[in-house]
Amino acid sequence: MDNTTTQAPEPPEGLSSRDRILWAAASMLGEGAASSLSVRGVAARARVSTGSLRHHFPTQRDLMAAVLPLVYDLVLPVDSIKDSTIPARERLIAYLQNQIAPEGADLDLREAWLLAFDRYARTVPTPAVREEYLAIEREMRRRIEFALMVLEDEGALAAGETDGRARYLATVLNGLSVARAFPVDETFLQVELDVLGRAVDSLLDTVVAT
Amino acid sequence: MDNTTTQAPEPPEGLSSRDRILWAAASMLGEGAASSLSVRGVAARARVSTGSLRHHFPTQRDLMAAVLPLVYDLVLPVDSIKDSTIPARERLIAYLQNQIAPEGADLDLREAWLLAFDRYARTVPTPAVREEYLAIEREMRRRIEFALMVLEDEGALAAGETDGRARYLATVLNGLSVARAFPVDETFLQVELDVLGRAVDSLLDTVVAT
DNA sequence: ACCTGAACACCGTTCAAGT
DNA sequence: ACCTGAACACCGTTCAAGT
Repeated sequence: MDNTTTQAPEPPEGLSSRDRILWAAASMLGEGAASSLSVRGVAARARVSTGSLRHHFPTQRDLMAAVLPLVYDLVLPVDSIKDSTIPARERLIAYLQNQIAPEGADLDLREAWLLAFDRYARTVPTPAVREEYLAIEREMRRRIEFALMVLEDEGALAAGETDGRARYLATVLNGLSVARAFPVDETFLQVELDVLGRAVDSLLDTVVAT
Repeated sequence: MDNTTTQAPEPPEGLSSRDRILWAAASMLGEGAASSLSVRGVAARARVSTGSLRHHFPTQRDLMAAVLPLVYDLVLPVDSIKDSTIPARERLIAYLQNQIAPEGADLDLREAWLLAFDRYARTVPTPAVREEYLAIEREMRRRIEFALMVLEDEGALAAGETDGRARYLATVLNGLSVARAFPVDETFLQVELDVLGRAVDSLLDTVVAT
């Protein structure tokens, strides 16, 4: 392929090398599927050498780990479930996505799942450890139930079956979360939003059906 | 890396080039972790040239698409979805449940997830290993899509969006499957069926809404 | 510390040339 | 039709060398 003369956007002035790299990577991710994040591609757009890129981000995974939160924060509002200026559907989607990958904590989901496996699944857990895990699971459901009840109080969601609904959403979140610990293709951001949308719609549709 | 003298197994006698290639690819997949499917690696084990490999399988994706069904069908039959004596809803639920935990194979989901993590998520995957994982994911979606299309042909399911629906169901299955690797409470079987039921209903309801 | 760019060991794909 | 193997255009990572 001949990429020599494809006019690449220039990085904003006054940015550090590191920030130019992040800017370049983020802008390339934003352009979607076609352009994946290659070392040379990002380095060229950032106007730095591959060596400089590697100095700041020792592996491509490190680069992705630094860029993804930036991209997500652009796309997903921080808003709590109570911000009723946002339509219930979008609000619940954003809230659930935030449950998958909390913004503040810079935790790597891969890392998190590995730790969880080592602690709760690698060996037969003692009753105490088992309880600990079930408690964490309950807490996750509790957070989902909280969101559902806020929407119920608003009248955006038909009442009832909170427990079943929360368990259902928790399963979907679990599926999305564990998928992120594994390799993803270029479309995973859209896919994730589509899946969350379907899950949320399957609850909200009940309102219409009433 | 020095692979020159690692004694590779020889292909069975009397196989065509194409079948030697499939045999080589399947045996390398079976060996798991260390050896991923590279053009040169498969060609060498099959005792053919890269050009011959490309003649039979124009892309690596084509090769994976040909090999994976062979490997999976050893363990996981796909026919149960066609048994139209069972109502579509229950049939799809059973089919999906069987995708989570195949009956014949006595595979432990905890074990399976641990292996998957070690292979695809514990360390930074090479691009080849990454491709391998994505191909396995595609094969799982292909099996779900197959079931959806059977039901569409029957008229039990409104046509359309097969890809999105399959990705959605795959996420739910992923969530249920990974949950089984962790401690479960006493109600998990009912919860699992309820979750599957909700997922399936969210698709079948579309028929009613038409 | 930050940066450069060549070099290394891989990829998947293409293709002229053989049988 | 089937097959060969070189060549092409990539990849991510390493590293001696500069500032």
